[in-house]
Formats: sequence, structure tokens, C-alpha cells
Amino acid sequence: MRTFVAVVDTGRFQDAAADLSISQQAVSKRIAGLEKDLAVRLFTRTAHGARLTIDGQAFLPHARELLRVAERAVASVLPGSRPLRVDVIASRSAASGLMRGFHRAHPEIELDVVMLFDIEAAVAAIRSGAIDASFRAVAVPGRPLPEEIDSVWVQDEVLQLLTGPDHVLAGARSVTLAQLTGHRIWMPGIVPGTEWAAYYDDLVAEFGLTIEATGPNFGSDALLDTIADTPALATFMGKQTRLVWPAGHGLRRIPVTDPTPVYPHSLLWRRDNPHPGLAVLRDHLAAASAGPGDAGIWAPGWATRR
Amino acid sequence: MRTFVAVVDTGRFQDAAADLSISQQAVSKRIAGLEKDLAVRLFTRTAHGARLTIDGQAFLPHARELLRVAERAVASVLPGSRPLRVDVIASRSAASGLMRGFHRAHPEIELDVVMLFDIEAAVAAIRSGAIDASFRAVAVPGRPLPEEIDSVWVQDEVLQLLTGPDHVLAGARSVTLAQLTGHRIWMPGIVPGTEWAAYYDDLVAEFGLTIEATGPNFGSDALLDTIADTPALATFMGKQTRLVWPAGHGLRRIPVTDPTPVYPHSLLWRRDNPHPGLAVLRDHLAAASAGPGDAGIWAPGWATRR
DNA sequence: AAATCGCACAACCACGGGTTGTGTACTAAG
DNA sequence: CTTAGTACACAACCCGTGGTTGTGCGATTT
Repeated sequence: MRTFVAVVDTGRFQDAAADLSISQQAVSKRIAGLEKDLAVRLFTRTAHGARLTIDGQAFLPHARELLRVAERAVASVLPGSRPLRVDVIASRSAASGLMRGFHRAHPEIELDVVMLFDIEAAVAAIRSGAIDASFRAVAVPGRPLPEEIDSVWVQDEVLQLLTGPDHVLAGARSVTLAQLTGHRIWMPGIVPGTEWAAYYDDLVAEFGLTIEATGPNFGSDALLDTIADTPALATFMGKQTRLVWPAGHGLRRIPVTDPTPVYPHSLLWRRDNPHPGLAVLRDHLAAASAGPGDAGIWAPGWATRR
Repeated sequence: MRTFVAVVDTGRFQDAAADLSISQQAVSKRIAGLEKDLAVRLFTRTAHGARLTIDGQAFLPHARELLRVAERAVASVLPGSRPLRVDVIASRSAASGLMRGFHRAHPEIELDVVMLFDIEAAVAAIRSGAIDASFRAVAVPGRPLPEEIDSVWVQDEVLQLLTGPDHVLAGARSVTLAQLTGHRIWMPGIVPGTEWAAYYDDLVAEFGLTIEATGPNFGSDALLDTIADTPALATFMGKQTRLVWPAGHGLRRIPVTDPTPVYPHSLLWRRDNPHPGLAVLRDHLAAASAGPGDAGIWAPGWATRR
């Protein structure tokens, strides 16, 4: 690809060869090999050099794009000035949505999103510099963060009930947590030991819900399919989570009240992290911070808010 | 990259090896080589298989993207169901804008844009099936199109004068073509023998303008820089052409009247071309067709409109 | 007609990247 | 604790990809 683009840019095989510090014959072989693999002619050879064929013209932007992507791929693991690397607690969480919003607002800031196991791993990664920031629920002062790590509350993610059209509660305008007692709540993909597990453990203990965290996570599609088809099953989902599901599933979002369960997201970062994107992210989040207010909400006792 | 993604998807070196029909040792070597090139560890090796490191997680989406791009690159020259391939007359022409609009309206339709030398080349490429459609100015019945090629008028591109802030006409609300007599109009990159050359030849012959088509085309940036800094120089530019230029250049767009020069764009395609995207493109353009109306406009005598 | 330019082909060679065979670390079972 | 099994790494080997130099051919220029 690099050779192909070099020939396009220089217009001559031998100039491209000089650019690449190889022989003209090597360029000829590379192009011939590429043309053989693709089974099309990319250049018309003239006495003045090489001109793109129509196929070559169509191929060129894809070749350039490939080189760009390859460069970004290398940059993503390059120590030094690599992209801002942020850990989110789950791909469907509000943290993911916030990062998408940040990317829309600052597309010039290269971004990589990763998912670590729990806050222990996140704190270790932040300390080592392997990641630049992390969205997590911060524990109460009982287990304080290391001194060099700062954190700031960002958003309370309001949880809603998601049911299929045939669920008993499908028609309800809202439900209370107490009303959910006895109903089966299904949360596949909750890994024991993570904050989500701790969160729902607390929720179960306090309100006597029946939450089934069993079963592997086959992805959003499988979850939504099952919820839509099973009248006895419901699940929790963030209010802002935007899902695409096939039309006609008839899924219902039902607000939960008295109290409304929320998941408090904070941003964690190392105070002396010099990454320029980090300050921009903090500023962006400060402006985007929002929550339902303190009235009538519930969060686990171990989690700090604000 | 393929091996890296295969290991991620299967979770085990040997399963990836089976998928790729190579030995487990080959996978081990490939991953080791990739890790050596990138100078980072991508996997933590456990007794159960391989798990991604943080660097690996950051790298993964780029790797997947690279494979996607590579696939599209191959598809762009694959005979059979390749992307819709459309020839435009120039990258700054209204045709390019129309194709961008089409892509926004139908992002699901894969698209490749090429630029052929002139309408002869375009007609030949359409007949051979090398391209699916072409934006061109269609000549009068004197030189009719081949029988198997259809064409339909799409849009009249209105030309405006573009000047720097210190140009004599910079303050004018509009100018007539007659007023431009004696002024230097600079159109770099106009290649002799193309329709653009014929167009401006006619314009010069009819209104006695001074158009300098000399000099190589160093791109929009160089053109705009020169226009902005040279009081005696102006150029023509499509009314809808959206350019990004550095702030403070103070470039002025000035409508031209009595008459308004327009470039008539038609779409050409082979009647029996079965590409599904072609019908969508024609429908889209039929809805998007627009022009200034017939009153007070000028187009070369050889060009048909409607 | 001769010189020049630009790419392709031929012959050759080195090394990258595959193979098989074996070793080591960790896990699970008895 | 031993033993068997699993999973990846290392070693030795070898073929073929992909580089080199040398040369040929067609087109353009003088």
C-alpha cells in the first residue's frame, strides 16, 4: 500500500523507489504483486511514468485510508503522546455516552476507550500511566483513593426498568422499587467482584428484589430479544442508554421511583498526568455534568456522590 | 492484524491457529512479532488462554478498523458487486457537492469517486462498465451520445467571481461579464482539451475576457492564498462550492450578472447498467435538481441544458 | 539513427515466516 | 503430592517471498 501510494504521489516507479529506499525493480515487483492479488491493473505504464487507471483511482482513497488507520493503530500504543485513554465501567453505561459526546465536541482529540475489571485495576492503571482517566463509582472515605489520584463526581445514571410488551408492568407509567419485589430481574454479564455486582447486591439486600445475574453476556441484541419475548422477565437499563433494536419489539422503558436507583459516575485521574486531552475532558465533563437531584434517589451506601 | 483479532475473538492462540489454518506456533510467532514491532505487550498469557492487556484493548478497535478498511479497499476493485463508481468533472465542482449530499442521504451505498480526463474517456468508461455514471456537460445533438447511454440534466452550476480584499471589484455587490473585460482572471489547473478548457475558451471568445489558465494546480490552498494576496487577480468559483480557508483572508464572492455564467451538469449512465445504487442515485438527483432558471444565464453554445 | 528514459524480466540470494518437535508453567483431578 | 492435561514459547529446519543486480524492450527526444 505504501508503495502504491508512493508511486501515485511521485508519478514514477523509480522516484517512488528512491522515496522508499529500495530499487526500482522492487517497486515494479510490489505493484505487479498487488495488481495480481487484486486481479486488476492499477497503473498504465507510459514513457513518462505511471498513471492511475480508473480502478487505481477508485482504489487510491482506500489505500490512503488504510495507511492513516495503520498509523493511528501504532499511535494508540505508542508511549509518549498517545491518544487519551479512558476506562469506562461498561459499554452501555452513561460513561460511554459521555465519551461519545466528548468525541463529538472534540473530534480532534484522539481517544481510546478500554474496560478494566474493577476500580482496583483502574486505580493501578491510572497510577502506572497505562490509562489517563477512569469512570467509576468512588467508594466512601473508608477506602480512600491514593493521594496522587484526584476524582470528581460527574453524573448520576438513572436506572429504568426495561420490559417486553407482554410483561405485567408493561403498561405502568412508573413503578416503585417495592413493587418490583417478586419480579424476576435479569442482568446477564454482571461479573462477580465488579462494582456492578456490588451495586446490585446492595439493591437486592435493601429492597428484596430478585436479580438473576447468571448466564453469560451474549450482547445487547440477545438481551433485548429475550426481554421482548419473555413476559416474566425485565432488566435495568440506564435512562440515557440509546439502543438500536429491531422495530416491532415493543420494548417499554418504565421509570422507577420511591426511590429512583442511580449509579454515580466519577472521573478519576492522576493529578500529575500531563496529557493535554485530559484537561479538555475534565472541562467538558464539568459543563456536561447532570443528575436527577438528590430528592428520592438511591445509591449504594459505599458510594460517594459529589 | 488478522491473527491478533482472531486471538482476541477466540481467546486462545490455538483456536485462532485453527481458524487461520496455521499452527499454534505460527500464531505465537506472529503475535510475538507484532508485540516486538509495537514494543508493547498485547496479551497476558494465562493457563486458560490469552487475555488482552490495556494496550491490547486500546489497539483492538484500530486493528478491526484496519481489517474493515482493507476489505473495502479490495471491494473497491472487485468486479461484480463493487461500490458505485461515479466520475466527476472536478473536485471543486457542484458534482462533487452533489455526490457528498448523496452520500449523506444514503450512507449505506458504497461509493467511489474518480475523475476522468474528458467526456470521451467518460463515455468509453461507461460503455465498458469501468464506471457506473459520470457528471459531464453534454454536447449538442451535433455530437450525439452513443445509443446505449442515457443522460439527464441535473444542475446548472452558477459561477461567481472570487477576489481578495484589495481587488478593485472587492466592494461590488455584483458585476456584469462585460465589466470583467481587461481584468485578469486566473484559473490554474485547467487542462487543455477538457470541457473546462472549452468552456472558458467560449467565455473568452464571447465576452473578451482575459483568462489565464497557465500554471500547474497547487491545490485550493495555494489558489486562495494567491487570490487573497494579489489585488489584480480574481478567479471563478461555483456558487455552492464550500471551501475552508484560513480566517482573515477576506476573500469576497461576487455574483456575476448579465448574463450569469453557469456550467450545466448532466448525469450519464449506461441504460442497461444493473448496479442497484445507480437507480438510487438517479432518484436522489431528480429530487435535488435545481438551477437558477433560464433568465439571464449563459452557457456555451455546444452544451445542452435540460 | 542514436541517446535517453522508464518499466519489466531473469537470475540470484538472504531472510522472514512457516513447519515439526520439544520444553515449561500453570491448573485440575485423584 | 503426584499426575495428567492444557496452553504458550523456544529450537531447529526449510521453503518461498521479496529483496538485489544485470539486462532487455518500447517509447520519446535530439
